[in-house]
Amino acid sequence: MSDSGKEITIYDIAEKLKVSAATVSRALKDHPRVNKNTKKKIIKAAEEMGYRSNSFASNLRRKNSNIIGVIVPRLNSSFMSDVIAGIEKVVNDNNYNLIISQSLETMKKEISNARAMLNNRVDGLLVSLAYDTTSIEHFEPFIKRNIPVLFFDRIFEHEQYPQIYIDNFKAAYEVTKHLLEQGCKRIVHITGNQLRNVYAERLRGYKKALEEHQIDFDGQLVIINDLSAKEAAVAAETILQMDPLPDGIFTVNDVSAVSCIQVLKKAGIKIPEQIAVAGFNNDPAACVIEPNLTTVNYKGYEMGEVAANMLINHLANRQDLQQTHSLILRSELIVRESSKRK
Amino acid sequence: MSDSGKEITIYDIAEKLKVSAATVSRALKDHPRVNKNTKKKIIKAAEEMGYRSNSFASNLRRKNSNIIGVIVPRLNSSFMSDVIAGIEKVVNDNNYNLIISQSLETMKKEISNARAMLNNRVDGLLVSLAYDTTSIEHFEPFIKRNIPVLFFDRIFEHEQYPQIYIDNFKAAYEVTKHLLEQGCKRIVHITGNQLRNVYAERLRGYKKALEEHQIDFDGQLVIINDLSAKEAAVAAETILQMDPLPDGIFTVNDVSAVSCIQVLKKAGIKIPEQIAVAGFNNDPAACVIEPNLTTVNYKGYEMGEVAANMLINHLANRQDLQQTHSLILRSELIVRESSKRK
DNA sequence: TAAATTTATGCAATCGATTGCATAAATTTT
DNA sequence: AAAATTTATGCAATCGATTGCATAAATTTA
Repeated sequence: MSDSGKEITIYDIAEKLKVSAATVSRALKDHPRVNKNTKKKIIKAAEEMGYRSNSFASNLRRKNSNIIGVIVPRLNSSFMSDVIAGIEKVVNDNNYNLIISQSLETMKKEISNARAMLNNRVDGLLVSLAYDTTSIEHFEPFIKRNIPVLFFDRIFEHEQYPQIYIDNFKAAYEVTKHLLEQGCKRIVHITGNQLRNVYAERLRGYKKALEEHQIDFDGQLVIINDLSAKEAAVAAETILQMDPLPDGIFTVNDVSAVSCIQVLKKAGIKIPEQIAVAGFNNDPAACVIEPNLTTVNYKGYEMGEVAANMLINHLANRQDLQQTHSLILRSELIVRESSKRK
Repeated sequence: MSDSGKEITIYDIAEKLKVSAATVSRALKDHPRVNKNTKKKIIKAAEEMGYRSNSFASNLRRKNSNIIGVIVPRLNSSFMSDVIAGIEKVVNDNNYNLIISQSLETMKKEISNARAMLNNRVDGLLVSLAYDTTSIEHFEPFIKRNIPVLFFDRIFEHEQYPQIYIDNFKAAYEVTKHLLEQGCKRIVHITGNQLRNVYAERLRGYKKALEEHQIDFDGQLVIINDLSAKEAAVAAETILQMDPLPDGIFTVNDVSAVSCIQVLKKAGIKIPEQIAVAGFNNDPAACVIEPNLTTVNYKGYEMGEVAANMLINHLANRQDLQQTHSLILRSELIVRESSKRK
């Protein structure tokens, strides 16, 4: 009680109860080949003595860790924190533990995070790629060791890696189509690094919709930045200088859309009458900005749950990951005031 | 390469290089008592053979894990995801790993999370308490084992546990004082479980400001709920029924304030003319809602960094946690349109 | 009651890295 | 050249839980 140095082990319990450590070990994990009374006594003693199993010893011996690793670009975005919350829920319910690290959008850090995950012998890895990741070599050691790596949202098309995402092409197509149907002719598209599937696909969808409406694609109308509020404000200033002014804006995240709307409104532009705006993600702010933001709903929490479930089912041999190589989640266009022109 | 079953160990390297495992172990951690050339050879071989250190074996032997545990109520709030991001940054920079779990606001889950953290032999624990946690017995095993537990934000006043928070009393006092100075006489206070210091202290601050302005405290004006947007909307409806209508609202989080404003605006109430509103946290939405929300800025990212730094410095014996038992971070009132009546 | 079966327990090796102590080899000092 | 010192390496125990195999004890079957 007063002492802090001594950790209770199964040997201590064994000694006290005059049984072997093997029996203690079995009793504590409810092995059938242990007498009920013995079991009861052991569990009681363990409780009383304040025994806590040492996962290192256990993991070392069993050669698995019950740890799921997660590498994401950033933890503090509305979407990503929802994803993480969903993952944590599932992981915890299944008696796994969660190790989390963020790449801060750089490949360099992503690589070092991956190394750490390997050292920690994660049983499986969930990854959403950094902004500038150009290759996924750093995940090969996992494959080599048969440790499943699952990409979500920001994926990398590759046979070996199962993936979960939404149909970004279709979602962006629908957003753009909607804007066109509202009468927009010149739609600015604000997007991110085209290395990332999510942004490349959305640009494809944007183009496709234009094409179908016989509108020529104009590269001048595509703005690529880091998708921060700050850069979006800069983009909005650029937009204000355009002549003629565009009549629609489609940004690939809500943070940018909100930031744009604020700048445009301040400049006296009427949304949606002069410029209709649509975002992506359905962040909480989408329902706060005035006019409320048209966006794509795309629930992070669910994506997290699904990703974690897939991984854990696979680890428990309940499901083969190769069978379901790609899982595409539902997303939906939510039309709000920022784009409704009637 | 084709095989996945064999993990390289220091013994494999030792055998290949005809040295002992001890030498390999020392070489890999750059122990001075190893010949430079030997060291170089070993490191090279390790690299080539794809050696990855097994942290379980290492942790088991060294009796520390280099893991920091975090238990928070929820991961997906703007504030908490900022905190976690700050923690992750510091933890990662110091070559520690991060295990995260969420109590989902229940003491029951918090207890089970704490047990898991103990099994995982975290070197230190960062905790923000659940909504309904009434005792902190479940953290005693850590203290007994000399594992530092540090509370942040939602703390529990106790000698053994260092804590980091903001001066909630003062912040709330200032918010309330500001509202009073804008001419408010009847200020509704929407808050959470009074078990939690953050909410109890803010209520104290609210009362103090009233007292100083010779306004009697009216229990009818204090609404306690779970601080969700939904409950805030319900609260707003209640407020609309009040007769006379209050002329100010001070909520302990921005989510509630924003939700209230939306309901009140829809009911035709003019903000801030009829009812001035102030929140707490400075969520992104605070600058999006119209009118912009007066609130308390209180940066999560910084709190996360500071908490993690304190813990790690203590673990590295660079700092004694008992010395700095309480650390109070700066917060500031940000006055915006939602409360400015001139 | 002996034989066969079932149930309960223990032995001892194993997982992979670390480290105190001993010793061998190389270098310096006398 | 012998003695003393420094440098480099190895031996072997250790961390704590797990588990295949063996064996003892209890129970059932013949």
